Amino acid sequence: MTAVAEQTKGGTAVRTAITPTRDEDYAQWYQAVVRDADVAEMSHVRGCMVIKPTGYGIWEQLQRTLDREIKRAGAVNAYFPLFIPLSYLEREAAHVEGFAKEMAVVTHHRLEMRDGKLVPTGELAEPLIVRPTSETIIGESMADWVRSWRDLPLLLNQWANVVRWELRPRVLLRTSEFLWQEGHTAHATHDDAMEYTLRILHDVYRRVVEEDLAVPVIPGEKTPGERFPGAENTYCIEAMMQDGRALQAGTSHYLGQNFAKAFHIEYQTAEGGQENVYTTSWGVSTRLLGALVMTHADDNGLRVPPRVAPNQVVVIPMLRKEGSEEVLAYARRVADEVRAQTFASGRPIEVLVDETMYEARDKKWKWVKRGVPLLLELGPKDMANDGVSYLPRPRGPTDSVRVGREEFVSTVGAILDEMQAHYLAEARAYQEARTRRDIVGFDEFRRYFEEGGENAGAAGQPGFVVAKWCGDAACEDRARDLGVTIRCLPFDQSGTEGPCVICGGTATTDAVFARAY
RNA sequence: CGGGGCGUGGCGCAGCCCGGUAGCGCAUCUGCUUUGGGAGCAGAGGGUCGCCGGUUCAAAUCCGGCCGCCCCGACCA
Repeated sequence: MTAVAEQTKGGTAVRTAITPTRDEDYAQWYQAVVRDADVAEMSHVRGCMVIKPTGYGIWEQLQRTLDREIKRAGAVNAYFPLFIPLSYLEREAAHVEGFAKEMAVVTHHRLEMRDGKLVPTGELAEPLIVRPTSETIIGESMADWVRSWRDLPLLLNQWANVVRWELRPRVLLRTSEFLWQEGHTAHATHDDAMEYTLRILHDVYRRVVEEDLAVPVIPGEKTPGERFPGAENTYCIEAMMQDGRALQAGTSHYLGQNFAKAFHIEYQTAEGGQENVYTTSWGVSTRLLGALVMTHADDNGLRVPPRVAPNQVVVIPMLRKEGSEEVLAYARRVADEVRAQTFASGRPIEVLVDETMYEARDKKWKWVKRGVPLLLELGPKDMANDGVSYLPRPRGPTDSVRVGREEFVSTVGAILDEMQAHYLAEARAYQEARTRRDIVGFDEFRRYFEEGGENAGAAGQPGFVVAKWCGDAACEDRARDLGVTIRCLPFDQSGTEGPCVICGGTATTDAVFARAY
């Protein structure tokens, strides 16, 4: 239980800020953290969420880093319509098959008052769908934009909302509307498109998710059964949540010429011939906020890695009736000194002084729950000693540290960097501890997932199983009957041969099996 | 869409079987005392009990219909 924080101090149980705890009820705990940390909440609109300031602030940090890395990979931002003509969707057969069942459809363009009620009128000649993803409408534009081999590669990215009519919403993980970025590129050759597909996965998604969110992932390829509708190959990064279940944290698809043919995206080669382009698409969404909660939050609430925290430091002045002016002045001064420092190789440290009129103890717990990396409590004692008291979020909520002011200011950047590394290492160790690589037969496989293995957590939940798979879809289905799916065929392959963990047949491919969100 | 459960102040719940016109904890507000680790006391505000209809002198409570939500499945970033 590496990632489970100590709940006792000096042998006596202490109250946790979040109820129920992870061990008591993981699903309820998740919802409570999301709510109490001010990350998000389900709205009154079915299946849709409100992303609250703390959650949105983290999303903005992610956006900033992702946007920078995407641009470094050569893509540029653009924006395409929310509405997509139904006929566009129909053009790629597999794509329709995959998305048709979860579509929001616009059929009218006007409302009229009848018997005191507004009713839709003005039926559209052709219904519009609200984009679930934009391959089709961007493909339509690409067909216009691409003429010559000199136009390639065409590397586009869009920040947008998308709608998928989910039957079973779960805040941040699966909602009817969510925010994401979707990249869409067109290339002259298979090799170039494939290389770019993998470049995004490794250099952008894997890096940002691990280095900024501090969520360790397993990159790999999806099985044919788990592919994106219309893709030739789907690649992904898979993360492990604290209940041992997997969460797909990002995907990158090699679409071959499927969309190019459906949308007539053609170009003239240097030799004068006409060729279809090869396209890719890739995306990460606000689901990453859910991954952050499920990876790093503890029984006292959210824990935010410094690089994605809206504020790395929050200062709480210990205000009383007398002497408050001096304390406040001291707090502001220390805040300014910290702001002049940097972390993460040159990023300025963002500091918020919480001067609201709530009592200090209430403010402290509010920020603990929101997961602020460093909580600075400054009162008369600190002022008298020219020192500070700080609470690093990974520590227990009562284990604050006292040091001199100058020392703190000169080391705060290093403390944040160390915390960032700590979060990743901790989550990686947890993932490793709950990954079994020694399960051989189906009986053992089934027992592990049905009863939980020896490495299962307190709730008896299993984690990942890395084992051989023969490649047969029937074996995949047999695992699925246990609620287990192949999350990916990791790029990191052992290269050995052995029996398929499901059927016992000869197999050379390593697969990651898990229950998933 | 199948199988279970539930809708009562912001949140969590009791009351419903045995109809009589709404209560508890947390949160909120005010005052006083507190204050370095989610304080104590006193007082206050806030709900047409999911919606519609029926029975009745009287419905949160009984009856009928509808809507919504949650959990477990199938589908999924």
